[in-house]
Amino acid sequence: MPEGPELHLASLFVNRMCEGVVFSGPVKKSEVSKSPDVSFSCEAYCITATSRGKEVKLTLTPIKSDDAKRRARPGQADQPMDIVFRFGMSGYFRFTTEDELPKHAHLRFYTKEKPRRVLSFVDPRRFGSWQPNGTWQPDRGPCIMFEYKSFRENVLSHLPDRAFDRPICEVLLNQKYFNGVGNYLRAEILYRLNIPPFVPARDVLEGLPSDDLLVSGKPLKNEITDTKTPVRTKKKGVKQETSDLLRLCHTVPLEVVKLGGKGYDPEKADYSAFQAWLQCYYVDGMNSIRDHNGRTMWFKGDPGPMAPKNSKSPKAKKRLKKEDDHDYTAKKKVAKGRSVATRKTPALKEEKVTKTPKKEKKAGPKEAVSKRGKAGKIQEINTPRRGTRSNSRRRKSSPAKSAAGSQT
DNA sequence: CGTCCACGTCTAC
DNA sequence: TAGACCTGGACGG
Repeated sequence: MPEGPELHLASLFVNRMCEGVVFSGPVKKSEVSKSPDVSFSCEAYCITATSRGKEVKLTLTPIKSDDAKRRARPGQADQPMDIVFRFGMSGYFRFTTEDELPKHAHLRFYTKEKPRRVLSFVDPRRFGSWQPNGTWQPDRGPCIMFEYKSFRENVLSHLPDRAFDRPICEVLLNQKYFNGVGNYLRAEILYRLNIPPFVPARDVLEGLPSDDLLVSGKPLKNEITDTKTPVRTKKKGVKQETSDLLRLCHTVPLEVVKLGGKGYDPEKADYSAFQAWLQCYYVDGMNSIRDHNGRTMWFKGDPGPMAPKNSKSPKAKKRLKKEDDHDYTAKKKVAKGRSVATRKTPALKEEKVTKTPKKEKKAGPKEAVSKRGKAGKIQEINTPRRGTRSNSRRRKSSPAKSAAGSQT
């Protein structure tokens, strides 16, 4: 769940659930967490949240009472404390009763009332982290959703940076410039403009105006919202004044915030809405290959000139999946089924690269014990394959629907 | 039961 | 440019 939209929804969730709620006592950390202890304890305090890109900041504010000011006891906070969170791959907040504490609740804030309730930072994989007395990470750029103007200027004023030598799909994950974009957003954003993912980033960014009028108000013509003109765009040399890449880095995530899944609350999250929203990521029929950092890039059509020449699309076999988790809005993927080509790559699959001299490296001997990092490689270039009835299975909840078709 | 995969950083060779 | 860091769900056998 955690890309910019989910982090923002998490902050809205905290503000909504904790409004008017009084917390008390120490902040508790789980035994297994390696993040810092939060030495904050107070008889009465409230909690508010804000987000910026892929970070959420909680502010614990002591509630002053005549009693408290009178004798400031040691160990009792009287000053506010900020805690900045990063969610890793699986972080989220929950607000439950004490006896319904979720598994993997690594940082907990208890309410003052009797049957206590608990605001928890839950993170099964523990890739997330927090910093007491923290500030927004200095190397991260402006938020793509709520600091659009400076985000845009930051990118366009640094195009000479070698970082932009890389393929656009990889640069989109660089948080120094695209704070809030994650793996599903980069796929959805590039798909909307039909930009091949492995094209040099600078090539697609240079020439864009540093000032987007959208900021000042009226959205000009937006491809999707335009009711009259069909989506064409491609074809015809009509350059058309549709949204450019940087604007989509702002508007696409805001669409997810708008879906908001019922304002959050993992319990009743409605994934089908998010799934129906996805047009490319994990959608059956789309192509996927691993980028230079081993992350799966989903796209349609041509991968572009800088596509990794050897690596391929991840494991042909298991695609499917389900949709997993909770998430504030919703998340996950899997769209409707359709097996595209049907051809499933017969042999191949498991074996490794037949030749490929250089690399063999480990593996050779005993093989890699447990973890095996990268997996097999297989060569062969992109192009689908995996299809196989993807969704065919998808048991579990969600059957359905998916809704109304349409999409797109 | 074992393998593969996951919405993300970090840091070490 | 590779691992490391983790848990758990979907699948395959």
